[in-house]
Amino acid sequence: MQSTISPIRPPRTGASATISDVARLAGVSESTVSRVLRQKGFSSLKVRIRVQEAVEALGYVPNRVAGTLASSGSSLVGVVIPSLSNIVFPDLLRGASLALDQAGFQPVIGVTDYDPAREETLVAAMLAWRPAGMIVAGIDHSDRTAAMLRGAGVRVAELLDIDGEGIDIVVGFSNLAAGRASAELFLSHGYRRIGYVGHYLGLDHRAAKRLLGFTQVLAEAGLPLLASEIVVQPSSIAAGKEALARVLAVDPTLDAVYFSNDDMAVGGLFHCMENGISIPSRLAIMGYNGLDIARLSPQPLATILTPRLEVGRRGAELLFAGGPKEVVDLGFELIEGATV
Amino acid sequence: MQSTISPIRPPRTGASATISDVARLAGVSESTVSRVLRQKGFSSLKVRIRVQEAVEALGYVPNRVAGTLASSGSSLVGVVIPSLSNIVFPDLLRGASLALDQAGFQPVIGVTDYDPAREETLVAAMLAWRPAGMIVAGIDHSDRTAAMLRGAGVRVAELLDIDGEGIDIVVGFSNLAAGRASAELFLSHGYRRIGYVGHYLGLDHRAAKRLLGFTQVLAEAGLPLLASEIVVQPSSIAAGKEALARVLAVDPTLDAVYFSNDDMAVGGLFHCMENGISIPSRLAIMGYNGLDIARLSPQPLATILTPRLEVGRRGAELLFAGGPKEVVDLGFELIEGATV
DNA sequence: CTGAAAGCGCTAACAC
DNA sequence: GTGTTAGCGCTTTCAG
Repeated sequence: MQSTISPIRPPRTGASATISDVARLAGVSESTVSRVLRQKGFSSLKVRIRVQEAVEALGYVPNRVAGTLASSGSSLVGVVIPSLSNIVFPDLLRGASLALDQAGFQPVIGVTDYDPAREETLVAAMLAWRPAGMIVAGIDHSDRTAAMLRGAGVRVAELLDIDGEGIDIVVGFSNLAAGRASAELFLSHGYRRIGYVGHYLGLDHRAAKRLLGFTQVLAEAGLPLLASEIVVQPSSIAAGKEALARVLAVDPTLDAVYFSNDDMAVGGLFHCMENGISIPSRLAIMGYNGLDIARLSPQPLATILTPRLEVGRRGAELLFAGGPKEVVDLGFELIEGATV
Repeated sequence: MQSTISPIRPPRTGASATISDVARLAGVSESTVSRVLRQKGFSSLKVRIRVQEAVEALGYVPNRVAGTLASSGSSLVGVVIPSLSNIVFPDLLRGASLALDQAGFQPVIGVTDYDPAREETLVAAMLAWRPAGMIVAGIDHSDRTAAMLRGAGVRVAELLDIDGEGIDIVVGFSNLAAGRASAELFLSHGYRRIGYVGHYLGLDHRAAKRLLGFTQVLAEAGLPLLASEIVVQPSSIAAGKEALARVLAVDPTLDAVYFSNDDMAVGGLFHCMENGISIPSRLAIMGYNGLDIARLSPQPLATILTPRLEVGRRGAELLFAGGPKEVVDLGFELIEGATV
């Protein structure tokens, strides 16, 4: 049987239905459909039902691109982070994601790999979507990135670091203080021959600030950093393992080693276990991040627990709270564990 | 000094410069600016330079919302994953992200928390942006989600699971086979009194498929699963620790335990270390995922390494390769470790 | 090689 | 309450 010719133009195949298709089917105007759908203004029950039916029938999904352009109010939020391999950033993203989608926003994410040039590119690309806000990790950016962020005309949240000058909203904790606290822990336990094992810091400003705080305290106590080993790779268990071996080869008399983070420190822990180096009697070690693996291991690692999820959440919340430029210090928690 | 009145209308403050501001400043038409910026068609060097200067001067950033609407070609790709806490998904996202931004696309991400209803909502929300493609984890979706995905008019990549019928592009490996391989490993080592420790599987279809494959092999060998402990929380080291304790309390005669993933298994490993249960002589354990922590520990965990990064990358690549609907099995690697 | 004009799909005044 | 009319900022024919 041949299909009858419908008096109503069917939506073009391939493309999705538009508001005008819905309006035609429901026998009302586009603006009425728009109102019903956004429950703005009032519409009669009858019309509302007819519109809903048409929407269902056509499988209509409003086009947010058009909506955004018309209303100049996007629901996109740009999120720029340096990495996804380090659980810190997925945690941050998760916190942000929770707050964002509670408020009806969607994160567009970009990963810089700690490369300032990529950060610039990504920020520019996100800004092109005229997002409702921007979330970035850290407060150290290239001049151009900072300028773009400043001139974007939207709120910006910089997360995870409060040591320095922020653009707008800053939520995090002091990495400098974390480094200092770590050194103080070592010193209070009587360690004096101290070394450092880290990943490449040139671009990881937060790890660099921790090391700075750490060495400051040592210096104040008249102690040098006796040896340090920096791997060029990103932080990882494997890297920590190898690097600890190397630093101990350079100076076998070390009695404590500070690691750039828990991944590296867990690697160090494994190295010691495999080589019969007893912790902490022969060597004390300390990490940073407060990862589960570090805290729940049979010999819990000394570390610093950071409120990453909360930082992400608060950052995202403040973006739309309408408050003033501010710095929120969420602090961190020193965990002694059993390795110092 | 008072500023002179410029013959050129400055861009409205607050709002960012538009293409028409650039056109006016450069003394050309909007379409010329558009061409120059997208290097489409040809334009004289002179004009190109003038446009570039105007762009710089105004700090003009093209509005992609408008661009997308006009050209009906978005550079957004929707990515829907169940979680960010389990490193598997950040890895997947990283792989996808690599491929996407090499091709000039940007991921908009949504996290479902393993909730099918949230998945529906998120898919609908992403589709509203008329993305260039969709990436979702798994091939098990609610009917409505599947229908939306099918009707979206864009390529869809379903990742991490190939056991079942996909919508379009499917990239992953067989979780069923992974479960079978695990059981076979236990059996080949002579273990017969086997238990299971997992997180809540109702919504984690991939973990459920692994368990199914695992028990199939046991059944084929005429063996029952002697005891199993399911925690209601998401998988974690802490959960694995507690759950192993419970399952051993229920049946102290178990000689091998299969875990739903490495997080749980590492918890189990810790429980054994803390309670003097020697592995594998007293108890064999096996996880899944091939996490660094599991593979690099002094006693490497038996596990299955999955090519998560590669799955993400291939999935994203195939989205725009223009090929036919297909299923790509990237396989997995069984790692015996030292716990069986 | 460049400009003019017509939208993309939707929202937002403003009338009716 | 509901329809009409202009755009939002850009791309894209189509002329010139």
